[in-house]
Amino acid sequence: MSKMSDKPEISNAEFEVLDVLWDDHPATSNEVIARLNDKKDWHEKTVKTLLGRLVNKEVLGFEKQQRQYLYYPLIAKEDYTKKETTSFVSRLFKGKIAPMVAGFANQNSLSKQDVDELKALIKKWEENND
Amino acid sequence: MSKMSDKPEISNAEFEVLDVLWDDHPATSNEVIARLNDKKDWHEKTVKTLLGRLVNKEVLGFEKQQRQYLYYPLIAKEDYTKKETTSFVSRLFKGKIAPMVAGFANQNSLSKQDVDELKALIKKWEENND
DNA sequence: AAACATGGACTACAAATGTAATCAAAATAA
DNA sequence: TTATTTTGATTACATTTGTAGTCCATGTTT
Repeated sequence: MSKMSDKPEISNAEFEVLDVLWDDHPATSNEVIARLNDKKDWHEKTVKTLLGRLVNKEVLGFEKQQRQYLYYPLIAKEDYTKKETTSFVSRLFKGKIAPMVAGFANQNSLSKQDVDELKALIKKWEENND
Repeated sequence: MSKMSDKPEISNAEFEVLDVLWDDHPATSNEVIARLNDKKDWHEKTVKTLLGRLVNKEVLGFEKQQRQYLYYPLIAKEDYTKKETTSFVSRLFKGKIAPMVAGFANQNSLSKQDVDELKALIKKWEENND
């Protein structure tokens, strides 16, 4: 009886670390620390703690490279974002995507490119559901 | 020097409580507890703690009704969802809405109504940006 | 009036989180 | 080889969160 699918539950700080690894991996802790330095003002030790926690949560894996580790994500960003999006939309918008887009558009400005991309999506949908 | 805009930071459990008040308010703690009973299996005391925390965070206000309080939201759901959406999209999708919709559509199924609503949004956008 | 019930305030407490510091083993420098 | 540095592992600690329990003042029942 494996415990199957122990929902990771990634914290905000952990997410930042995971995100730089999604950008490019594998990477040593120092590479991660260096890349995070641009956006975050975190102590080296803090980043290492977060790396360790992510390994514990089985969100990251690693290979030993001599004495250092080369970390890499165990879950795909696509999968993660899809799940998060679904739960976000269901919590805040009763699962309806349009109101969420409406709210977003109303708060930010939609670029022509955004609109074009949305139209392309719709077109594709309509082709599949004629 | 007022500390201006102390980002509320509403937890998940707190959100559930706030949400029933957005649905209908003002309401006494007992009404909130009763309405939450449908979805959540929380002890009365738990809900009261959450109400108190939300008052502390200045997310809820109240008026004394004899000995009970009548709680009501101090922030609009619209405002909250817009902010959350913006930050969600920027964290997970570099601020681009289309990829988020694409991921959603790919994970869930878009209904004809969803698509119609999206088309309406786009039409409106195009009218304003001919 | 006396006893009891009720509602918010305060207290409790473990787990998660943000944010590091310390320790020990291994690699490197002197 | 011995001292020093580096790296992950372990430990630390305040705050937030989930989840209630206890206290006290006020309202209600007998």
